[in-house]
Amino acid sequence: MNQTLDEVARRAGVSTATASRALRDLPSVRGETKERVQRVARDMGYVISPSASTLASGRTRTIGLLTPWVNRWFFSNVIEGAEKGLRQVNFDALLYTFHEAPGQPRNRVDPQVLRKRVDGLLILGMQLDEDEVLSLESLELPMVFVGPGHLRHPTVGIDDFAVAQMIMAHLEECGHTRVAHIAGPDLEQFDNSPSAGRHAGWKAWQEERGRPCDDTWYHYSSFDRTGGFESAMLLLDTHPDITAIFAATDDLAIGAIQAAQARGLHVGTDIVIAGVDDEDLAAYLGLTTVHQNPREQGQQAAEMLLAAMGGQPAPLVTFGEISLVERASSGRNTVRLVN
Amino acid sequence: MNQTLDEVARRAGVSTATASRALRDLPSVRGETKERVQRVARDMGYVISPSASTLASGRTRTIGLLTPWVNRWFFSNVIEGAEKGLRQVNFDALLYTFHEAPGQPRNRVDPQVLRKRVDGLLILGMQLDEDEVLSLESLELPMVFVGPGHLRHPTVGIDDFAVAQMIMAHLEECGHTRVAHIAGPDLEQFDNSPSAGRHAGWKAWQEERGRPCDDTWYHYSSFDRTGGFESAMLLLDTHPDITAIFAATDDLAIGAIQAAQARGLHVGTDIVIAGVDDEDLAAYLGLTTVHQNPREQGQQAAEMLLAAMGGQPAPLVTFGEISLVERASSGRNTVRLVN
DNA sequence: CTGTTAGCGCTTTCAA
DNA sequence: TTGAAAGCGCTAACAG
Repeated sequence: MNQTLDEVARRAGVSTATASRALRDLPSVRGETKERVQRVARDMGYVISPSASTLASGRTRTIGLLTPWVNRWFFSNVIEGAEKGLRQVNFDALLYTFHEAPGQPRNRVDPQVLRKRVDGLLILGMQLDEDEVLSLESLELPMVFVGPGHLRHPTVGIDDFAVAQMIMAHLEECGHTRVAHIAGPDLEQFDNSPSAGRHAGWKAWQEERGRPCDDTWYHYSSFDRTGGFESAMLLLDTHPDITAIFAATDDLAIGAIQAAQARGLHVGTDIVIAGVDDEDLAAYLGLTTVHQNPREQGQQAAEMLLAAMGGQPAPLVTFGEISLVERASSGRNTVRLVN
Repeated sequence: MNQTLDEVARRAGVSTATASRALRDLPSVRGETKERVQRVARDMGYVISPSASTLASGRTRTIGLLTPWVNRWFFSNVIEGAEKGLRQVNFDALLYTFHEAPGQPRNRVDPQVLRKRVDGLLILGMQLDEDEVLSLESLELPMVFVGPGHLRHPTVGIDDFAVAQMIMAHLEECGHTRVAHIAGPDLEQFDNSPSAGRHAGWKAWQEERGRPCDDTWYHYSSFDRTGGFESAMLLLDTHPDITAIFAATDDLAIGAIQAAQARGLHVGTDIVIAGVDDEDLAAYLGLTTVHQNPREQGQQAAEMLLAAMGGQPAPLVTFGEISLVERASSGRNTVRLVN
C-alpha cells in the first residue's frame, strides 16, 4: 500500500534509479527490465508524485495559461485547444484570469505567483505593456502569445491585415465603396493588436482606391456589442451615405446590426455589415464574416510552447487559417434570421 | 541570489523552521520575529517552492476543475467564478476537460491522473455514472459538484423544479395552458439532472391543472440549438394547437425560435417561447427566461470546497438565486430583436 | 545497462 | 517561542 517508486523498484527487483528510468521510458534501460517495471507499476496502480519529481528535476510539467477571460468565445476555445494539446503529453494547465468585468482595467500580471510553478507561459489575448513583458521575461521561461503578439516571442494568430482585405474584397465585389470601419478600442494603444491590423487593412484598401477613409470614417468605443452599437450610430450620423460597415469583430458587427435596425435600415439590402470571427452567433444571425478557428490556434500554441520548452526554436509568427463566410448581412444568402 | 527558505532564515537570523512558521503566519512565532522574517522575504523577492512545500506537507494548494467544456456560457462563467474564489486564498486551479465535440460521448474520468496532484475536486455539469463517482471517491478528496449533483456530496445549483414552476406561472399569467416542453437529452439517464428537474416542474404544473403533459407534449434530442429546433418542429407537427413552449435552456429555446420562424409563426404573438439561463444572447434576442448566475455559483462552490478541505462540513445542497426575466418572446416587452 | 548516493526546498516532530 | 534534524519521493550525477 506504499505507493512509492521505492516500492515499485523493490517489487520489480531493481534499484529506485532503474525504476525511475524505466517509468520515464529512458533508452538506457534494457527492454525486458523496462517492461517488468512498467507492469509492476501498472499493477500496483502506482502514480508518480509530481511534487517530488518537480523538486528533484526542476521541471513542473505544468504551464501557466494567462487569459483576460474564459467566458468569451475566442478565449474559451483557445483554452480548450491548448488544454487538449497539453494533456496529450501529460502536461497540466494552470489557469490565471485577469479580468473580472468587461470595461474594467485588468489586474497587472505579477510574475511572482508564476515563479517555481510552471515551465512555460501561454499568454492569450493580453495587451501587456513593456514593463509587464520585461517582468515576465525575468522568469526566463519560454512563452508563446496568442492573439496580440510580441516581437520577441512566438505568436499564434491570424493575419489581420489579410482578414481586412478579404472582407474589403468581398464588399467591393458587392459594389460597395463607401465602407466605414468599427475598430476595437485598443487600436491606438498597441500597434501589434488585431484591431490595429484590421484597421490598417481597411485603410490601405480604401486609400489605394481613393475612397473615404479619413478619421471620420472609422470609430471605436468598447470591445463588445454596445461598442459596436455606439460606433455604428455615430458613423451613420456623420455619413448617412455609408453603404457598408466592416466591424473588427462579430460582436462589434452585431452591435452595428442593432444600430442599423434601430435606424430602420434593413441589413443586407439598405446596408451591408460584416464582422470577423465566425462565432456561433454569426451563423445564427446571418452575419457575413471571416472564419477563424481559435481551438486550433490554442492547440498550435500549446505545441509551440512544448517545443520551446524542449529547447527547439519556434517560429516567431504562425498564422491560423482564415476564410470568408458570405451570409445574409452582405446580401449573399437569403436563408437568414437577421431582421 | 539563492532564493530559498534557508537563505531567508539566514538573513533574518533565525532557523529555517522559524522562517517557515513566520511565513505561514503561524501563531507560535513572536510578532517581531515574524515581521522581520516577512520583511526579509519580501525584500529578497522570495517565493516559496510549491513542490517542496507539497512534498513535505502533503498538501498541494491546488484543486482539480473537471468540466465537459470551457467554451459554453454556463461552464466558462462557473470556471471564472471558481478561479477567482480560489485565487483569493492562493489556491491554483488545474483544468481538466472531458469533451472535445458536442454530441460525442465524453472521455471517462480517470482518477489516477488526479492522484497526488490536488487537494479537492470541483466537478462541473458532469453526469457521472456510479463507477466514476466511486473511483473518484477512492481518492478520498473532498469534492463539490456544480449543476447535476450527487447525493453524497455537496452540490451547488439552482432549484430546477422551482425554475420550471416560475416559467409556468408566467406563461399561465399570459394565458397559456397548452404548453409544450423541450427537455435536455439527459432527461432519462439521470434523475439528478437539471433536465429532469425542469421537466418534473413542467409536468407537475400541467398535471395539477389537468392540462396536456403526456409524452407527446415534450421532446428532446441534442443539447444545443439544433436539438431545440428539431424538438420544436416535431412538437409543432404533433400539436399544431400549442400556444407556448418552455425550453429547458436558452440554447434550446433559440432553436425553437428558429423553428417557429421557419413555420411562419411570429414569436411573442403567434407563439410564446421561454428558456432558462439568461445567457448573453437571451437579452439580444428578446427571450423570456429565468436568470441564473453561474459565476456566483462557481465562486460559491469554490468556497464550499475550500471549507471542506479545511475540514468544515459543507451543506449538501446550495441553491443559487433565480429570477424571471420577461421579454418579447412571451409578448411582454416590445423592445426586441426577435424577428 | 544498473546501482549508490546525494540532494531538491520545504514541513514537522521533538527537544530545549 | 525557537532550533536541530529527519524526512517527503523523486532525479541526476557518478561509478561500475
